[in-house]
Order: sequence, then structure tokens, then C-alpha cells
Amino acid sequence: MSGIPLPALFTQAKDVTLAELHRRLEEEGFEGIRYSHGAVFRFIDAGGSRLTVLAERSGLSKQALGEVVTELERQGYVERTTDPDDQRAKIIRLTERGMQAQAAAARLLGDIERRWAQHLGRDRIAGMRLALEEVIRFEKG
Amino acid sequence: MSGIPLPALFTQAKDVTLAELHRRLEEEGFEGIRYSHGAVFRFIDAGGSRLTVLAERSGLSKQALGEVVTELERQGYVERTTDPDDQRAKIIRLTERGMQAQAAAARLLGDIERRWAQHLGRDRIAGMRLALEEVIRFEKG
DNA sequence: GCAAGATAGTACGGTCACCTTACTATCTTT
DNA sequence: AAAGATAGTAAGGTGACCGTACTATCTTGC
Repeated sequence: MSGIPLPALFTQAKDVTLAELHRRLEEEGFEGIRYSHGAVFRFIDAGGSRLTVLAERSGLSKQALGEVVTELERQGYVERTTDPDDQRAKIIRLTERGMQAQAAAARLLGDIERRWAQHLGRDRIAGMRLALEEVIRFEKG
Repeated sequence: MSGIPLPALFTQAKDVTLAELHRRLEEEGFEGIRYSHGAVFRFIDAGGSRLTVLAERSGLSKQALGEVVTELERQGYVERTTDPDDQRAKIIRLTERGMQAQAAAARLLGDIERRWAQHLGRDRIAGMRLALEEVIRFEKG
């Protein structure tokens, strides 16, 4: 009950993890990737997704997601094409480089978690993950 | 290694915890308290602290902390007085209401953690806390 | 005992990650 | 074909920060 307050604890954990991830992404040549870009990399379908779908899945507004897409587009990670079946809609699709970045991020996050497991023990990290997931479900549900 | 990416997991945990904390603070009449205000409530000394000290302890810039203090001052949670020993310096001090809010926040965070312990087991929550702390130290040190 | 530098706090402007309220273009339904 | 729904964009706002620059005051070295 004492010690660092829970919100601070979670925030610091997020911050150190992200710092490490972004540092390593840059080392591998994937520059300019920021936290918010995860909303696209995490939720996009293999064949591309509509902006509205990405917004729904990530819980962001369409505008917020549109900005993220615009930035990723400028950096060459995604491309926007008009949906041939619906002229209003755009399909967001990862470029080759985008797919590489997506794969690198997943791999690096796995590396980070493995490194933690080596230091604290596999079961303690698995337990932390599970406890976090249950706590989130508990507060949300 | 699979499942929700670590940064998303930590972010969600922070968000649900803060949402619950702020909801309950409002229920008790402590309105207008936001995430960033914790920088003051967490680090201020019983007899008051200088702005610079609070900035150092919280890791924020003096300007950022100054804004937070200004807001808390407007809402009656803290007051600024000039340090009699140093005319440049101001001493930030919790008002009576500020102390009540600080105590309420600590108590409510304790309640939240106890509720989790009842649901998942005391040792699992303690284990989660410890794992988080060690992971943070590991990445930082 | 006074100029030179350090320190406390404020002002201004910028960035990032979002939001809401409008709007245009296109589709769907009646 | 008009009325309404939907896809995306535009414009402007907020919260939580940052850096650079400034004023007022204190401390030190000579």
C-alpha cells in the first residue's frame, strides 16, 4: 500500500519501456516513430484498413487517427488509397518499410520482455502481465 | 511475449487507476484535481516546499511545475508565500483543504489496491508491484 | 563593498497527443 | 430523387509538458 503511487508506477514502467523501444528502433534505422503511431501499427489489417476502423479499434477519434496516418504517410510507413468499392473511404496500407517497422517493433518488445524475464524470472514477468490484464478487466468491466 | 504490447498494458493500467481515483475524489468533493497535480501532492514537504525543489523531485521543469501550482492555488489547494529568508523564493504550502485532498488521494489509492488484492490475491498484487519496481530500476540503472 | 556570477521564479512560445464541432463528398434507403 | 447515414477532412481547443530568455535577488571574490 505504501511506496510509489500506482499511477506513477505504471507511468514510469510505460516510459522506460517506450524509451528503450524507440531507442532500438532508431538504431535499426526506423526513425521518427512515436508513441501514438502504435495505434496504426497495432491495429491495421494485413491487407490494409479503413481509417474509421483503425479509429474504433484504437479508441481514438477519426481526426486524431487521421493525423497519425498523415505523419506515417509522410515518413513512408503507410499509404492511403481510395477504396474502389466506396469513393468516400480510404484504405490505409503498410508499405514494405511499414511492415518492416511493425515487425521490428514486435520483435524488440519481445526482446525487452525476455530480458526482463532473464533478470527477474520468467514466471514473475508472466505473473506481472497477467495481474495487469486482470486489474484492467476488473476496473473496466 | 504475445498479448497486449507492454506500453499499451501499462498505459491502460494507469488510465483505469486514475479514472477510478479521480471519480472517487470528485465524489468526496475534491473537484478539478488532475493527473499532473500529483507532482505537488506527492512531493511537497509538511511545512511547504520551494518550487525548485518540487520541480527537481518530480522531474518536471520549473515552468511546468509553476503552472501546476498556479492552478492548485486558484482552486484553493495550495498557497504561495515568499520565503522570509530569500526574497526570490516562494514557499508552496498545502492549505487545509489541500491536506485533506492529499490524504484522501492516498487513502483512495490504498483502497483501490486493497480491492485488487481481494480479487486477485494479496501476493499477486504485491508481486506485480515489486516486478514493476524492479523492471523500472533495471531499465533506468 | 561592489562587480560578477549563481539562483528563484516568471513569461513566452513551441510540441505532442489528443478532443469537439463543424463541414464536404459520397453512398443508401425510401 | 430527396433524406438521411457514413467516410474522411478542417479548424480550433486543451492538457501536459519543453526550451530559451528574462527579472529580481542573493552570494562570492577580490
